Parts: sequence; structure tokens; C-alpha cells
Amino acid sequence: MKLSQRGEYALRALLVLGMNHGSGVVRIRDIAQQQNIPRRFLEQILNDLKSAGFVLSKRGVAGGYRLQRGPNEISLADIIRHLEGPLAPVGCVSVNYYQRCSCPDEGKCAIRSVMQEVRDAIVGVLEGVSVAHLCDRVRDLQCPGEKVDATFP
Amino acid sequence: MKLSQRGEYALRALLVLGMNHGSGVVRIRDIAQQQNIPRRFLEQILNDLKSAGFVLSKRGVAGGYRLQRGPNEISLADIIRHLEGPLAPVGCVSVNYYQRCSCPDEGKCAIRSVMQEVRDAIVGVLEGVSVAHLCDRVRDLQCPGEKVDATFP
DNA sequence: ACGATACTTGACTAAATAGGTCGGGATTCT
DNA sequence: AGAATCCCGACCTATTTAGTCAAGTATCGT
Repeated sequence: MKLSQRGEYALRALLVLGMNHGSGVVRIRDIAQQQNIPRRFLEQILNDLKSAGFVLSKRGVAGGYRLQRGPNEISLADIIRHLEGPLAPVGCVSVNYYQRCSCPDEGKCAIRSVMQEVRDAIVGVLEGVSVAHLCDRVRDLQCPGEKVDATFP
Repeated sequence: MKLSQRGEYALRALLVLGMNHGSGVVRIRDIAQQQNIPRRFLEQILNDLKSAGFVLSKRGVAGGYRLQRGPNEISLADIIRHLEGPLAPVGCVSVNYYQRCSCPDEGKCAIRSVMQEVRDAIVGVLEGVSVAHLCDRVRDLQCPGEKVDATFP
């Protein structure tokens, strides 16, 4: 799996929307500025995310975007699959984008068996992380001195 | 990490050379036929593998290729890194091909921290598999009824 | 109603990458 | 010498990537 520029922008945009979930819509321009993404390009990307059902849009003066589902219902695996296609390094081990390869017997292909493990490793990470998790990480990383058990100071 | 056709061909070729390690050289044409790889393209690939130090060649009538080092000294990670560049999904988490990305502070980038995990997962698999391992798998997969403990029948 | 603001849609472009092909040269064995 | 084999650089076409742009449509505040 290789993340393109487009894919990275999309994740960053979704992260922003995740952070603002529940407080109305966010304008393209704001996302673009905050994340340093070319505005026109981001328009295209958000449009794509919209038709894929990840986000909703509102037009007009107070318009903008917001997440369609809850941040914890969107896994990075889903997002990246939609943006970049297969997570697997080769088509013949992809579950969602399977493509037969040229080796005579897939069941006996040693390379395939390794790539299968790679795929499982990638998917294992990406299925386990949602936009909500991403937001949590942002908060964790922003506050270096944070103490989880600091209920009694 | 995405494996290109070229990369897959290279792995298949190295696998053949691994299987024939110790029994002289193998001709391009034989590899190409056996693995169904366009011959001219394979020439190019083997040439590349040669200048990278993975294989040696012998010219002339009884010429061909063989592995330069032992099959257990060549990991898939090394090979793929040379052929495809970074194993990591984004440059900013690549150890061997690091490239700074556009986010303000890498240390606080949530996406990066996830991609770091993905990279580690990929590398974990690929570093652990050598050409020798690949050959073992071929043998295992070829003999379905094989019993490891069949010392006393 | 109207203008400003924002999203929408589709076309367009330049540069890079992928997946090859080709011709001819250099070595080596017999 | 001649055949077999690798060697090397140039070349080609199609696809993908990373954007840009113009004109259109919906919405809100006044």
C-alpha cells in the first residue's frame, strides 16, 4: 500500500472534520489553509469523499463539510480502500480488489503466501484505526504532559 | 508498499535462482519461459539486480545468472527496497528513503503515527523472509502430504 | 429580490511512472 | 570462426498523479 498525495490530503481533511464533529460544518477554505492543501485540489477530493458517503456537504453562505457517519464508524482501511484501491501489495491477495495473477497455481505460489502475510499485517493495523482514534492520537500528541490518572491532583 | 509487475518478476526470477543455487548458472531464457516473463524485460530486470549486487552473471555460450550471496542472506525487504523504493506507505516514516512531509510537526502528526505502525508491520514481515525461506515455502507448498515428523514410518 | 459566499461539475494539462520493445555490441565456449 | 549468451542505452505507449480552471447551482443575510 502506497499513500498518494491525494490520499494523504483526504486523511488530513477527514481528521479535521473528525475534530470538528458535532459543531456544524467546516469550509473547504479553512481545511485547505489549516492543512496547507491546494484549495482546488481539495475541492475535488472532498467531492469524491462525498459521493463515497464519508462526508456530507452544505452549500451556500454558511456552507461546508461534515462527517456523514460518526468518527468511530469510519476506519482508515475503508477510506484508503476507496481512495487508493487495494491495501494488498499484489492483486492476487486482495480481498476487496482481487485480481488473478499470472502464476500457474496461486495455492502453491510462495511469493503470494508472503504477500498474504504482508496484506494481513497492513489490514490489521488499518482496520483497527478509526477517524475517532486518529482524533484521540492528535489530542495525546498535542499534550505531552498529559496524565491519564490525574483525577486527584 | 505496492509491488509492480517488474518487482514481481524480479522476485520470481530470484526464486528460480534460489532453487538452483549451487548448480551453476541459469539462462535468462529459461527463467523467462518457466515463469512466463517477457524475455527482453527480464534482461533489463536481471541487469538491475546485478548492478545492485543480488546476482552474478556469466557471459557466453554456457552463460547465465546465479545468486551472488547465499539465499539466506537476501531478505525480501532488501530486494523490494531496491526495486520499488520505500516499503513505508509515506516517505515521512521511511527509514531508508525518508522524506519530510508538509505537516508542521512530524512528532505530533497522528496520521504519521499510524503510518509508522503500518510500516513496521510491513517491514516486520519482509525482513523476516529470505530467498531461502521462499524456497522452503515452495517445497512445502509443492508437497501437500509432507510430514515433518515422518522419521519413523 | 439580490448579491456574496460556497459547494459542484467537468474538462484540461504537464510531468512522472509503468511496462515493455529494439538494435546492436561484448564475451565466451566449442 | 561462429554460435550462444549476456550487456547497454535508446525508445515507445498508456496510465496515473497532481493539480488548475471556468462556469454553474444552491443558500443566506439584508
